Amino acid sequence: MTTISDIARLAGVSKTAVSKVINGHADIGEATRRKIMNIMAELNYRPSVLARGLTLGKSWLIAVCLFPDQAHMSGRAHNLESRFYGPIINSCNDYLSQRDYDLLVLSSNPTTRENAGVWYRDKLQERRVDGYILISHVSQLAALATLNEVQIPRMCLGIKMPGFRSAYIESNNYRGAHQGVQYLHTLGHRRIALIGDTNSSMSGRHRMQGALQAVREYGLTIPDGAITYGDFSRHAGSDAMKSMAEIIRSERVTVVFAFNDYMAFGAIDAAHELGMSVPGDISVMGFDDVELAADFHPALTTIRQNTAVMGEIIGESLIKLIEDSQFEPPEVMVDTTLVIRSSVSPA
Amino acid sequence: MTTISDIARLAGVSKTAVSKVINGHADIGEATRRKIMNIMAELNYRPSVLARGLTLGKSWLIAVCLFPDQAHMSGRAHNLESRFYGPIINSCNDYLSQRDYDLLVLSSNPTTRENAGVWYRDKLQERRVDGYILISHVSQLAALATLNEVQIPRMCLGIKMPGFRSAYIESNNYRGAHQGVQYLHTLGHRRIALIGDTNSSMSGRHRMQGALQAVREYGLTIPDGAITYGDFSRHAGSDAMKSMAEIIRSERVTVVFAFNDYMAFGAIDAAHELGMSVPGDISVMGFDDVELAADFHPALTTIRQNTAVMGEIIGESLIKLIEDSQFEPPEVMVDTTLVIRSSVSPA
DNA sequence: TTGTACGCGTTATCAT
DNA sequence: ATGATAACGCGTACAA
Repeated sequence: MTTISDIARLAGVSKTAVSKVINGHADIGEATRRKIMNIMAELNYRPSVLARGLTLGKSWLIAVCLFPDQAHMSGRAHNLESRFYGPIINSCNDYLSQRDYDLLVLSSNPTTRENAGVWYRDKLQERRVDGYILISHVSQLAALATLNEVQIPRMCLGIKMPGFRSAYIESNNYRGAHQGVQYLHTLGHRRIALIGDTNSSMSGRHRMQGALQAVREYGLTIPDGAITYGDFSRHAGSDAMKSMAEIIRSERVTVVFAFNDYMAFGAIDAAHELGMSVPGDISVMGFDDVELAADFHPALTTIRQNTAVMGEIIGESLIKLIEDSQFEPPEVMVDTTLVIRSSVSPA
Repeated sequence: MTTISDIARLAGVSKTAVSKVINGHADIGEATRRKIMNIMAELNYRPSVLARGLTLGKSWLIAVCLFPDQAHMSGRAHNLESRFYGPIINSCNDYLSQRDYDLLVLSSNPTTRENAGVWYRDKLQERRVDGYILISHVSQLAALATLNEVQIPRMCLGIKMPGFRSAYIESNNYRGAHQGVQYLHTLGHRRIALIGDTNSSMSGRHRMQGALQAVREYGLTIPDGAITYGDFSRHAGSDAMKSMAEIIRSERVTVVFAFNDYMAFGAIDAAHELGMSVPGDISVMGFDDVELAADFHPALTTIRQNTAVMGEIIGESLIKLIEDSQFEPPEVMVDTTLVIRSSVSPA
């Protein structure tokens, strides 16, 4: 593998001269500059990130730390396959690669899973990672404490964890749910049912608060028993729907608002099984806008989390945190978007 | 950040002694060994991978190079979100992390997309990546040629590209499709329809060959016009089904075998739209076993690609290629599994 | 422009 | 048998 010394020797100059050309310093003659450039191009020379990182104390590495909550794996696996985190990480990577940072995927393996916190901490340290994305859940706060021992900027997703240069980003779940209910009201729905989050996740709570607030504002009615809870999985949505079927009929509920798409899918499954058509007999609204939502039958009306925007903001914020010590770790709220499709019809 | 010199100083020994302890060399006294160990533990010391990589000429980095074929993005996006590659990469990462390798996600950004080959080559070189997974498509062979300029072991997925220590892995698509038709025959189906791949991907062709071979072996009939092609997207499956609807009815076809799950979903959509029940009026079989297959209504009978196994084999092979120069780059065929659910019933 | 020291480990080589 | 000294890997930065 070609090194900077090779280039220097072939060009008949010092390593310093080559280094200056590489880094675009001005104090180098045009003639030597061109000569060096040519030789580098000819040999396809690429400076070693390891070596330059060693002196500069940087790795140009951003890690993704996926820290699953075993109990809640069902609806949203915390790995690259996740329908929610996958798109975010992707768009973040697109941004980062434009800024010459690369993405390292840290996913604690089965054997290290017990003390994954330690494993992640060590990895971050060993690799001199410049910043990381922490994807986890409130229930993991204790297990993650060790991460605070290493002082690296981070963006938290799904868990707001205080610490060194620790930023946080989430969708405006409150507003999103509020917006959803408002839309239902606009369509003339007056009696609604909700499917919330069994596990008291931050996002689940905010969606509930936003929805309930809108229900009050617009004077809607939620009959007794028309709020059920699920674990964000499709089955849970189906179960929830079945358990509310009787109330929906007797109380003339016209729409079910599930707090994520998968539970909405499940609710629709159940409706069909129960001989109800969607949205003919009952409308169903989701939350997230996962890929499948558009392809579902009926296509799901839902509240979109803008994953592309989130990914970009994450990348941008991380780089600012890394490169500008004055930059304060932000707490970002990303607006959601109402996506009107066909699972909700006028009341 | 603590360095090896810090440890050495605090322990009152030389860097060499510390290094020997880190690497478990035998020529070190038990007393000093323990002393050094204690200090390292106390300070939470982790040797820099950059520094050790610099001397050892290793990075313990495996890259994933996602090289999309613009034309075929529809059914199978070549990124982490892919329903097919995502699980493979995940399981591979699980294996690699046990062997102390980490996964670097290289996804050429929009601006570098034109000459992505060069971008990837440079990244691999700069980071001194130890090995990589190349995910692409035959149509990209020319664009990827530059990758061969860098001599790093690789595993190819979706594209068989000769080169330095270049291995290849795929599902046994031929056998899988054969197996599928055999199963249909077992259930008494005699007149069948196929939905193949418009783009002549390797896997698509093998599936077609395997299916046709089995059709001959078991003496089944494919009526004229009962083979259509799609681009592996759901819509294509739907279109294919609609275009064959007439023939299916008139020729008493009892089952449609789509060469991927998404087209199977689309075919089922169309069947429903056309007032046919699945599997009552027509059976539908898929290929891949993506996550959704189990949750679909009706749950999809399909041929599973064993992504978990593939990921592990990829990791294992890469490490062997890296660490043992005698190891010959293998061409692996991974067997598929027939997954019987409810979209196919006896004829 | 160049020489030189430095960043952080590893590995001969050598001394006890 | 143990452990120290010194050179090295590949770039960058500072003084000259």
